[in-house]
Amino acid sequence: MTCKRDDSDDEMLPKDQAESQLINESNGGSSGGGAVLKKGPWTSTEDAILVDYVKKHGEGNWNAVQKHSGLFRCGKSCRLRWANHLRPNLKKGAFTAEEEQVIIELHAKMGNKWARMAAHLPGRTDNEIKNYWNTRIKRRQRAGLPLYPPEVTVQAYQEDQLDQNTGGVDGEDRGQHDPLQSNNYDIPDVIFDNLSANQGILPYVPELPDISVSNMLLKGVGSSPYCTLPPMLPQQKRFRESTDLFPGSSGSVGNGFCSFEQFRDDTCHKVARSIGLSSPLDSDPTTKNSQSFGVIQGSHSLSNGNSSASEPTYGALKLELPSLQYTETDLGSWGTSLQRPLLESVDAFIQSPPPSGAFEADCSSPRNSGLLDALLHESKTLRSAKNRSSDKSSNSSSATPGDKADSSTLNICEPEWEDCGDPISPLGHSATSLFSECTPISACGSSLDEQPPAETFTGISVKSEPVDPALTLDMEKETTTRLNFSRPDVLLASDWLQQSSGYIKEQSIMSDAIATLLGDDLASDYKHLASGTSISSQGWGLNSCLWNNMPAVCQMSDHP
DNA sequence: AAACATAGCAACCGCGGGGTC
DNA sequence: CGACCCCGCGGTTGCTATGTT
Repeated sequence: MTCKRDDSDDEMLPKDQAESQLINESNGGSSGGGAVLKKGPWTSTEDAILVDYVKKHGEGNWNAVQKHSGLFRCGKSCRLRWANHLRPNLKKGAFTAEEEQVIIELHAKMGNKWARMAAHLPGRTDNEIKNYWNTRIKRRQRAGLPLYPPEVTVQAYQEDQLDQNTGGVDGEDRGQHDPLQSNNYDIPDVIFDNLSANQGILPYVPELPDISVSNMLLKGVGSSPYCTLPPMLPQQKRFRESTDLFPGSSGSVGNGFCSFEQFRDDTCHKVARSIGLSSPLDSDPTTKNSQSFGVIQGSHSLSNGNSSASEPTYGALKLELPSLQYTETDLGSWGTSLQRPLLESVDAFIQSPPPSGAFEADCSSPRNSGLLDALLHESKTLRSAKNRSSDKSSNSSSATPGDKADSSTLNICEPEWEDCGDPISPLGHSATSLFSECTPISACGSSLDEQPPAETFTGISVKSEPVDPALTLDMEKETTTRLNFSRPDVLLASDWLQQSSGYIKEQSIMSDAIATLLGDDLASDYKHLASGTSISSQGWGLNSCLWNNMPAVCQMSDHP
């Protein structure tokens, strides 16, 4: 092993390359037998050596590179270098608009599966895509924009539904079904068609979102995975960005929010009632308490340009999240229509927050880890096994594999759950999309993703049918239905849901699944909550808890 | 012009899956 | 069946370039 040094390259190195030449001890230096491996930036000489090696020996067996080429790099490093920079046919340079669109679409569908995404983008590497996405996230986070354009979310969800419905993939298979691995996965040609349709339409007065906002306002704080708060931006900068978001003029911003104020007094109220919720504006002190929680969760609204005296408090609550979890933009979207008066209670809340466990638990929620995914999958499996063994058909009309009803109901809930296993999946961001409509933002970004959400979910507008008096004959079921509707995801899915008249059953299934997951004690808590009226105001919170981490359920169950 | 902040990128690290012995 | 190794993936870190004050 010649102790090769790339002196010739040093001249090409950044000024600190000398430091990069630091030869660090490699922990994986099995092949070198104590050989010291180089870390840091690659030199052109190293590149050449690696390229040469790969030409001769092909890819793979990276640990052998060091042995055979004299390159003092660990196999990992070689592989990475090759894959990300030296591999032929690599596309360099900025992503094209098409690529960006594809990435957004893919990410909406599969989350942080960079390698898989890269497979759909010839010449692009996972690392590149990852970096792009992280950058994009930050950008949008700063801008207070939702992570996805609503259409993307809907599109992704629709495709999911289509995949299931047409593919006949039942719940069991679904767990292993990877839409992207199926041949019929197509990236929609038209995703952003509507993006500009509504551009400039302000004030934005979506109906549905506020339903969920109501729930948000009413839910307990501990339930939120979205406890990430807007990044602490210097006031000036935030203002600047805010104004950037409203290219028209600052006045338009004001108008937009003005109407939101009206909206909250009006539509929100009605909507909340229509779905059996107490209005967030009801001056019930206890409710208000919850509201303050909701504000926390939705506090991102402020980053949309709605400044508030509460802003500084964000710092106090600023929490670190793994890179991709923040649906902070979602958060912001959700909170877009939050009431300013409530913000005051944010401060109160912040000063006396709930037990730290609440936040910690949620902030470290496995949302990003797919744990919920796993749990739900397990639940599903358990349920399935249970059904098989006891042939109990309490909530399904038949037990055929195709069991349209059952599988569809499951599909309605599960696809998004599965997808939600990913931090930023269609349903994980359905709320984003939904509430992004609340965001009176007329984006001025140049790239597609900077465009404001434009299309309203007219189809979703307060699908109150489920809580139509006709359904009140079964209060418990109705309550669970409310529970269901308290989930923005479900609201998003209501387009489909409304066609399937399976609301109650779905909730029943959901309930069962949860019961299975929680075990008897927690399940009884859950059911108790779910059957009580209080759940209508906490349904989302509870669901959210379940969504994000089970322990939080306990906490919620203690909620008055 | 300097100091500081931020964005973007490249590389590293830790972990887990799969294969082999 | 378990230990070991290789490989790949996703998350994180560190550095540089660029923008802002």
